[in-house]
Amino acid sequence: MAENPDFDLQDFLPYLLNQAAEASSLEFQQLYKDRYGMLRTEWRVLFHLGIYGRMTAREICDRTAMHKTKISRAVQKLADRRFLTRDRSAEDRRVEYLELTAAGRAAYADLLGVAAAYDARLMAGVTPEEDALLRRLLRRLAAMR
Amino acid sequence: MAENPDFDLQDFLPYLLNQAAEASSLEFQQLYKDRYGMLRTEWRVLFHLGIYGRMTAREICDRTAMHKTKISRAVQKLADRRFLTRDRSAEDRRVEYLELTAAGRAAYADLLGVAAAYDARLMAGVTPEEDALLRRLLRRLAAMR
DNA sequence: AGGTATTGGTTGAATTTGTAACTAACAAGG
DNA sequence: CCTTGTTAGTTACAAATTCAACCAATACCT
Repeated sequence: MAENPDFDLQDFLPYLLNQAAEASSLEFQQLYKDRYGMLRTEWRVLFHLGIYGRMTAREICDRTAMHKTKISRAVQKLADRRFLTRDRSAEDRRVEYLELTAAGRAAYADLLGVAAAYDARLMAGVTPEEDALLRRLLRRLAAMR
Repeated sequence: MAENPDFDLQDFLPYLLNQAAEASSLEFQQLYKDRYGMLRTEWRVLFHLGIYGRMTAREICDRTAMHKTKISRAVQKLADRRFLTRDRSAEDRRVEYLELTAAGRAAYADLLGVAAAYDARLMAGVTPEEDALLRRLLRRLAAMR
């Protein structure tokens, strides 16, 4: 039935990466959606603030390569739910420092464990060397933009 | 500044996979968007039909794990542009066989070369063994859904 | 045969995302 | 100061995606 057995779509990297990313993201998403009703973008902002501490929307933007409108909206929602506070800088009144509240930190701490466990589960049965290589290559691909 | 140096978000698999997938997909998308004004979903349908030959929307749905509405709309657009024909089955009048037209096959053939070249470029400088391992692990992750 | 469930596929409304234009604050040059 | 340019962040509008309901054809069950 295959008209072109030379090229396997299942092996084409952009496609394959998308399949893998979708599969893991959707499954993982379920975990934080169920607990906190969060969206992917919100989860990302939460984790950025949780891991790296107080920072501005622009910094998150640079690190994640997400569009600034997405971040703006995620920040709004997280602020509405009292997961973070916005603190306008005195030196430069355009910038706003974002910081997790106690509730935000609690959610982050909870989800941190969930994330680590999920990650470990994904790589169960893979040798540490293979695991390291996978992440190295993925980082390389991610940096190619 | 890091509050939690233990957990590196850049190394968290679902996140990392998304970054890599986004980076490569966006770049590659440019190539078929420029030439044929296609969307990601349309490109996928085109390639499925190009590689595997005549099949139904449901079969594409099963293979890609895309939502059926997405496929339905992509098929519509491709049909509008005369890239494929819809052929209702005589045995079961619910199903419709999709098949590329000459124009569709031409576009596919063109993009096939582009895709192969792009894939090779992504993996330039990676050893064949590493390349094979990467794809094997990605397939495993993609199959986890 | 007749009722109910299932399947292939489409459609419409609600969410979400992307694009572009915008405000407000600062910076630099004259 | 005053124009011009840039930057942080928001908002409005368009495009895309998701979700639910839907139609029509078939399968299943009694």
